Amino acid sequence: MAPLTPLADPIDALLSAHSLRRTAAARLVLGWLLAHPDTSYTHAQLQSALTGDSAAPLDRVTLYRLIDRLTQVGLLLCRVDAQRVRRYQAMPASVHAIPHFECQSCHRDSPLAGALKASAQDLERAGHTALEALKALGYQGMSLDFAVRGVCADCATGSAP
Amino acid sequence: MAPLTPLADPIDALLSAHSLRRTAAARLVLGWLLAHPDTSYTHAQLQSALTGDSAAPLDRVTLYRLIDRLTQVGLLLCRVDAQRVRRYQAMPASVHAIPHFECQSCHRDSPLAGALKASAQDLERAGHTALEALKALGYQGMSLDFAVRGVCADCATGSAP
DNA sequence: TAGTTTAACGCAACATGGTTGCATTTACGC
DNA sequence: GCGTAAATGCAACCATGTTGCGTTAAACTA
Repeated sequence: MAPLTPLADPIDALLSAHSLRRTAAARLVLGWLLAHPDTSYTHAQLQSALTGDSAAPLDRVTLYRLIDRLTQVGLLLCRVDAQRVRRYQAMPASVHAIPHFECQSCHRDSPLAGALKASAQDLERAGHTALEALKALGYQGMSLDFAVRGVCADCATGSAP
Repeated sequence: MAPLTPLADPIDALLSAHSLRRTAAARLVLGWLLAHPDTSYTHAQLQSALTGDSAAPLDRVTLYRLIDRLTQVGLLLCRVDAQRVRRYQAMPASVHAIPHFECQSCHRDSPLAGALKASAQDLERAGHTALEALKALGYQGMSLDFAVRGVCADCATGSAP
């Protein structure tokens, strides 16, 4: 049966919740990034990934402006990697406020879990203490970034180049 | 009295200790950055700062290659800021292995001290535990980055734009 | 100290990632 | 359906950084 409202699609819902028009490009990009939530992609990666299976080639500048918009409303997280290129990722619920690992090869990131969970919790606690103390000193607009960066075991063994 | 050896100058000593030639440009750049150890500078900032008081204008490309060399031998630390531009800084003894604050306005950074020292030490301990655990899992080439980023009290109040 | 070697320099041209201006199209509210 | 503002697509532009190559000058050797 046909959906009663166009917002039945969660992606469309997100777009209009942020006052963005539900265009083909927006659905495509946001859909792709939401389907790959743990990895960040560059503009170039997105363009080739999305034009690969689509007939409409998706203009360079349009894509730039689209990801800008999505980032501005908070749907995407934007970061700059060591090669000075911006990487975009569906905004994670919390991964980036808490200690996490970032693979410099596959650009996947993951919270410190398992045996590392205990130290991660320690980190989080200590981090927030520090942050509050700085706020009290007049510091502004702060964000915590606790990352362990390196090459994950998969990439290191070549099982996932 | 004249120095017995040209290496009497600590900057010259550093340069030749790393097999770099003691040229005017190298002395100038390394000297400047060593004199401002807590702040990072972009290529553009370095060029204007250094050509301001010098007669020799210091070629753009030469400066790029020089800071590359200095970074490669470990005399400088290089980072990419939120605007995607590289920032260079005299290699700190430890600041970047330990929890620190980075001001996004003046680009000065400082270890968490004073009232924050206790949480900083907790952070450091927890971070190293996590790092060791990941190493044991096959992760490679890792570095810890625990930074609180924001605008420092000086910049926030406009007393040091 | 002169001669030799090679790192460092300086210029021009190029590359990449990203931005701006503007005319055209299209999603959305009525 | 209709008007309007948002989004698109194209061309030109900009900033940061890189490459190639001939020239200069540190640093080593005799």
